[in-house]
Amino acid sequence: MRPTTKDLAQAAGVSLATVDRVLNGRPGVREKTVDAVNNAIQKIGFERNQVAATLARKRGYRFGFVLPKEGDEFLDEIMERIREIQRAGRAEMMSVKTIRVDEQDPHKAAESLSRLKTEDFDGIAIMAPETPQIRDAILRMRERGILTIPFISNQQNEENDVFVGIDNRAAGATAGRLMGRFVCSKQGVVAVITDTVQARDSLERRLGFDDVINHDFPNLRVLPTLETYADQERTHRIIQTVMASQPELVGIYMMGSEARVPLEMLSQFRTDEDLVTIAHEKTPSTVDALRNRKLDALVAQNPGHLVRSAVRILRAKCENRPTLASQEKTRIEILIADNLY
Amino acid sequence: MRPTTKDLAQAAGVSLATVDRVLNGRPGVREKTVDAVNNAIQKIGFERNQVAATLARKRGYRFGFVLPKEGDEFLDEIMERIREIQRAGRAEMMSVKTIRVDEQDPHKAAESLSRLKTEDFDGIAIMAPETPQIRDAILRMRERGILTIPFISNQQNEENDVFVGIDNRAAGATAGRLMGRFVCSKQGVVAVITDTVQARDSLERRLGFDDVINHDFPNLRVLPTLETYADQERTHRIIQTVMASQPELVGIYMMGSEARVPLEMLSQFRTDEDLVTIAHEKTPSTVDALRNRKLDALVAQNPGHLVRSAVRILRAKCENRPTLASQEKTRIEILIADNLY
DNA sequence: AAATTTTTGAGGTGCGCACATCAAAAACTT
DNA sequence: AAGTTTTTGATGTGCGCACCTCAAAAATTT
Repeated sequence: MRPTTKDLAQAAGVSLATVDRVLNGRPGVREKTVDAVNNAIQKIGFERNQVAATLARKRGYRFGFVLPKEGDEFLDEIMERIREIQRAGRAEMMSVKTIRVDEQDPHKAAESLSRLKTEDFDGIAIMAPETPQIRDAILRMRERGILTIPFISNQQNEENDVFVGIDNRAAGATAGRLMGRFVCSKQGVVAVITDTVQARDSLERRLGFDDVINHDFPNLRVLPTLETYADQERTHRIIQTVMASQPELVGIYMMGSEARVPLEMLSQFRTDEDLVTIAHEKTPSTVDALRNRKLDALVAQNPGHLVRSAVRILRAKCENRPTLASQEKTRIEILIADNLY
Repeated sequence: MRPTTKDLAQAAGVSLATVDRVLNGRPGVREKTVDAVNNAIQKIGFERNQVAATLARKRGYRFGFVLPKEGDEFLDEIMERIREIQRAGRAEMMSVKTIRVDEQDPHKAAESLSRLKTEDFDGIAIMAPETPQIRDAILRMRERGILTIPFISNQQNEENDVFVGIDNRAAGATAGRLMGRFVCSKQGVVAVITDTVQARDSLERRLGFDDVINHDFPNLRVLPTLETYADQERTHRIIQTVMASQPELVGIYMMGSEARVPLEMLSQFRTDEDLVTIAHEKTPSTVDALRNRKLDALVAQNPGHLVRSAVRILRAKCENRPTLASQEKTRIEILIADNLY
């Protein structure tokens, strides 16, 4: 039989009340006593029964996802996965809420964050761009005692032991190698398109992409990154210009998570079957393009995994448990027409 | 507040005892009453609190994994993931055991299966080759009331609503397309090596591979599948022969899950940097080969995901819950040097 | 209508822990 | 040594459900 708190109390030579105080970090226990209990935990191999603990807590766990108010198809996927986990979470006494913040306006976003109350959430996963205001707001949330973890877009320079999302530099490198190999040894130039290079994600992807191309594919030259600013007109113009002005164009790397508009443009222009196209994230648009051979490969992170991983990590932190590192490392997926599942 | 069984009893106009009988499928309830309870469930949106239910069950859940006695590196990975979940499962009142069966001897294997008792397991995931004896043994297990699901190697012709593992035909197709694109438009032949073509997995992968090559890469010709019978000597001979006799060799597809030995051979022979090599499964050997550029790509299924998915499915079935389809579909991963994580 | 079977109700117990209260004991302070 | 503070113990309650027993009611058979 597994040892219970009762067994632990006996082994430590203390009462159940003291065991409870130690296990749940309540004050008013001498250090000596804390040690005695911890030693007993080691000795008898006690492990808290999380099922019973959760039930006894009554209110279960309440987690939040902070997401941008405006988003692309990838964000839609994320939200769909959150909805899934909301349904599934009910039976396990877990509630998940989303908090939408205006990421265009860092002040407003920071204000939204500052309104989140400790008593309403046991943990929050935050997807927000890296601005001083937001970083500050997150810091203040922590000071108020709210458990937070970065989600998808990392916040630099924090000593984050955890991060839910991919290594964007590696993702860029992956895209770079696929580009190089798919183009084969042909001479030519590669265009890179993204929403904006302001975001750190874009920067890192570009770095990884360039690393690989420069190092392993000297036959290719990468053009400066083209920014669409998520503007349809502008995207149109950019693609038109680059296709007209670069007769040697052999590849296009759509670096942002919003590939829908560039793909639409591309499907109008693309007559040259040899143009290699690579984009990010699995969305209805990109899947469609992959099936129709408008796109050669996709470098993606799995939205469902991201969401579930965030929840598992938050929960583990609440319960003061370690997480399975192997499970929580988000994989960089490569998708082609045949493994779209 | 979430409705409890008490609320449900009231809404259905029956007692708690009857609610219990219906929820847990106990006998001795009129159909009319069952319907009344089910209607009330819909009406008030009742959902069983799994946390409380698990606690009340006392003995938690006991699951088993049936695995071959002898295996390759991929099996080692699987077992490591099972060990992980064993540790993590304790706190959640879940125990996981492995049962090793001699898959070389179908009779012995079938006998091992027949020894598994209903009272020891709430569910079992079975990884075993498709032989009449084993299929029969599984059928008899089901008759005895043991919940079973196929694991990694599918058993054909069963009306399996679930299957934990990848679509091997799609995996072969994925390997095929990578081969075609990596070779570029060069003319040449491709060798295919595997342990044995007896296994259905191998057959299906070959079909998928051929599909893609024949359809999209007419410049390539695929040689008949070479069988190593997991024999080191034989593998050596085979690779030597094919490399000597096929001057036009441009690619090698290692189709089985045991790529270690072929890779060792290859690293001795491979001077031709243009030979494209593709293998299956992420193991220490294949990761190493990928890093050292002995291997160009890997088509893999994630062992951790497989194990956890099996457990989640078994648990959901025990608790009479649906599973998240999006989560349980095993992805066909493509790994190259840059996304090895 | 009586006897039998089937179905339902009432009630209790305990899973392992969180959370709370109050008193007693031990450790300090003056 | 008496008073004050800190630490510990004893004890209770309830989370929502599974599982059990026994009796009562209803449906079915004779």
